[in-house]
Amino acid sequence: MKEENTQDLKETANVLKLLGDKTRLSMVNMLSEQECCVCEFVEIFQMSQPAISQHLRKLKDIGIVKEQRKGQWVVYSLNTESEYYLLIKDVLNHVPSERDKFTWLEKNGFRIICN
Amino acid sequence: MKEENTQDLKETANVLKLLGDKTRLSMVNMLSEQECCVCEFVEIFQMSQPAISQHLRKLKDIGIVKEQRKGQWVVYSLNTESEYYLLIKDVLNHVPSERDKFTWLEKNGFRIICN
DNA sequence: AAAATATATATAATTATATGCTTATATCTT
DNA sequence: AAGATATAAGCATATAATTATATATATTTT
Repeated sequence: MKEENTQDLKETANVLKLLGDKTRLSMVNMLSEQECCVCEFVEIFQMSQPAISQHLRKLKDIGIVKEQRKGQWVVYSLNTESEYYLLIKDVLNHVPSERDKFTWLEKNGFRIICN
Repeated sequence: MKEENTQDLKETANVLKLLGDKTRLSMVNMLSEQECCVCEFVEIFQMSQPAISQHLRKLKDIGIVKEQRKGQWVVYSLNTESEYYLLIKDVLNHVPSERDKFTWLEKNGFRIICN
């Protein structure tokens, strides 16, 4: 039945509020394709590193993404265990793919460093 | 393919920002069940009439809901023609039904006036 | 190996703007 | 004139960004 994957309304509103920022929505959309580290987001969004960190922190605090340190880098990925994962996947179905951002990173030599 | 129902990312973020408020998310959720007039929302959300009006205006401005005057009342409903309708339906699938709010309205005599 | 330096990320403080609500007032219909 | 709704103005809080600083890991130098 419908109720099965249902979440508390207030919490869902909070998730939607987080996704309701074009930078964060894009981050989550990218992470649904591939992991990504902070410095890569900085290049993509042309935004200060602290701004990126703060967006990621909000997404992490609510459990949407998780982080993993790899040497001096911190790699973020979608948390598929999140109670909001299904909601997020449904939302992302309505947003165009951003795979091209990763090819742009590679072309400009911003991707290599993280492997 | 996936891209068919895809929307511009920035616009989608705006829609999600609007849905990212518990009052508006609840309004849209209710409207997905039944039409509703302003005065009914006022009773449900225990909030001033202008506050309700302002929330509805935001939803109307972006085309998510539409209004229809019925005498001195203004009845709001989901705009099924909206380019965001499918997104909204998908989101609402993750939120519990609020049918009980309508039965509450009826029990307390707030529903009759609008028919 | 220890100390110094560089790189990546996080946090804190600050600021400008956006948001949501209230009260007051205007508009529209009966 | 009364009732329902909309708009305007004002205020308090939230949000997103910046700059400055702290922390953590990696690399270099001695």
